[in-house]
Amino acid sequence: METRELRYFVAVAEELHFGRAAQRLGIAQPPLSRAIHQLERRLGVVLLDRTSRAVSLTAAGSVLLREARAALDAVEAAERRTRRAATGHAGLVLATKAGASSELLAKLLDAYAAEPDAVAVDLLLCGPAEQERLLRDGRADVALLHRPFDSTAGLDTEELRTEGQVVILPAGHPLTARTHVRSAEVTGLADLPMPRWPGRDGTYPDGPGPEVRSHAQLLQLIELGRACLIAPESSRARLRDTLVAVPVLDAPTVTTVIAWPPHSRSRAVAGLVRAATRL
Amino acid sequence: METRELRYFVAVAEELHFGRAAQRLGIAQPPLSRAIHQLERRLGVVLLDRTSRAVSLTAAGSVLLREARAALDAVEAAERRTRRAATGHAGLVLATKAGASSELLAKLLDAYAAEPDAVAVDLLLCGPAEQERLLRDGRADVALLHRPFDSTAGLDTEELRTEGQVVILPAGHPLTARTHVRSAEVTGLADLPMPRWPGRDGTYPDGPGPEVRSHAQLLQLIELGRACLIAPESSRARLRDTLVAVPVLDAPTVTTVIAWPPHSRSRAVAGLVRAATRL
DNA sequence: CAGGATCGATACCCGCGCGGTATCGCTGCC
DNA sequence: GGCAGCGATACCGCGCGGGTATCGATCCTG
Repeated sequence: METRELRYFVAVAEELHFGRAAQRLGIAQPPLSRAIHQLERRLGVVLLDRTSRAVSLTAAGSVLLREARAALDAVEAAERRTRRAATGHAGLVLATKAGASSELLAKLLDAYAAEPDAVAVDLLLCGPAEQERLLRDGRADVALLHRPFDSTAGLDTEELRTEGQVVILPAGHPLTARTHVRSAEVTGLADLPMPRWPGRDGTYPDGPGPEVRSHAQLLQLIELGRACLIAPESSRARLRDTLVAVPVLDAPTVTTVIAWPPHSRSRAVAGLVRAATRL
Repeated sequence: METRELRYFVAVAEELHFGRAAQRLGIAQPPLSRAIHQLERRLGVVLLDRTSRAVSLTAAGSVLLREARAALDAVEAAERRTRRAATGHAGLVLATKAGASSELLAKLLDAYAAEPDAVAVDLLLCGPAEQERLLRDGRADVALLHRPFDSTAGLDTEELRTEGQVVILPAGHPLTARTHVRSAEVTGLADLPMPRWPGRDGTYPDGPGPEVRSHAQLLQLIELGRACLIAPESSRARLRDTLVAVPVLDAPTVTTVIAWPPHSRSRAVAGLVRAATRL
């Protein structure tokens, strides 16, 4: 199978529409139809059920969609990492969620910078659940993840810290008088619904909470008394006095891990991980 | 980058010889030269240093070799898993080292077979250090590995059992009178050298021990007093009375893990892992 | 030191396959 | 029933991948 065929299939499988997929790929529709047919013929497998009105994935097609995405990521990663290796750009790219673990991150960067063979570390701030993809497609060399929110499947990891969670409320809210709360007391608040983040496709799930795109936006919403947030307790450090954090007893413990793609033989990654584990 | 280009590059990078690589690929040498040049031009990266007498990898070339292998494995896995998904062959393929963990394996298969939604499990016996590749390129769905010998990088795992190691000696050998030994006493034996296994390329490392290809062959060599073996203590169960096992106190502990490729959403794999963890 | 052997690069040609346009055939809808 | 939407099919042209022949550089050999 050629990557061209995989790219074509992924486009059709995602659009479920040959015309739109062809447009997205920048080719005409007939060659796309033919390419998919050829792919099916070569595999000996029907990937799509098509009537003249609708296209849908078969079970085998769903499998190929998932696998093809992974394979294309791997090819992309090969390209990117080769280019980076060539330009002699020895620097590391560290992916981290925007506005998370800043003091841990600072300590890590300081500790690593003190190592004898340290190289430059570029930071790549990204949205939630995006880091795994950055590592897999080669845009990042190493990332800070937070279990159980981020999946670490297929990555090598080292645990850095575990902590409880707090709920962040606007100052003056009745619950701020409490020394601790339970998660059910918070998620059910009608006056302070949990905000909704966009999914990978950019759309928002249904629900009562406000739609947010950034951390700053979210904090402002909390100050305005329109939302609340459950977050790791280390986020207290960055709170202004208009916001109050109250421990949530039964919220899942958050583990911050440093993660990197398997088989990454890079000395630089190894050094950064070593610095991290010594924190 | 197309997989064709990656295959071509891997062939050249492995052979370090355009002629042989072309032969291996079943094409003539000139198109291969051209393809590699094109790849370098498109990447904007020099991958190979070539004089008219010798070919060698640049730093970027080594990176691409490693990454390209991973990417090609992923493409191959996509193809295989899609084919398997299509034939409705719901069975699982379990990879395990030939002649290892047989009683654990038997218990696992029994426990899984008792599950309500169990599917057929095919066994794929393979040589040491081969399982990871089988999982990554889609020939196997799940494997039994032994840490620290097998690398679990890039795989999801669940620990099943930890055990010490024993040295397997021919009956009558002086050391068989001991209740335990230290590893230095065994690895230094001039009369019973450790056997040598072939590497991934089929060649044997240098050393004093006999060359072996199979477990049966090895056991016979031990019976004949020509070799000894350090193995997990569970291998005692299969020994004939011509062989004696003596615990090795300072040998590393062996952990048997069940491993599967990340993102494997298969219900069957999940069921097998669940059965394994309940053992 | 000359001649040959080896090996990658280059030149040139051919044919397949990818992509394009035009059109068909089916289906659901007003 | 006519129309609109959409995938499949037919057909064409050209670019590119692959082939052979040959060059040019380098090392070995007598």
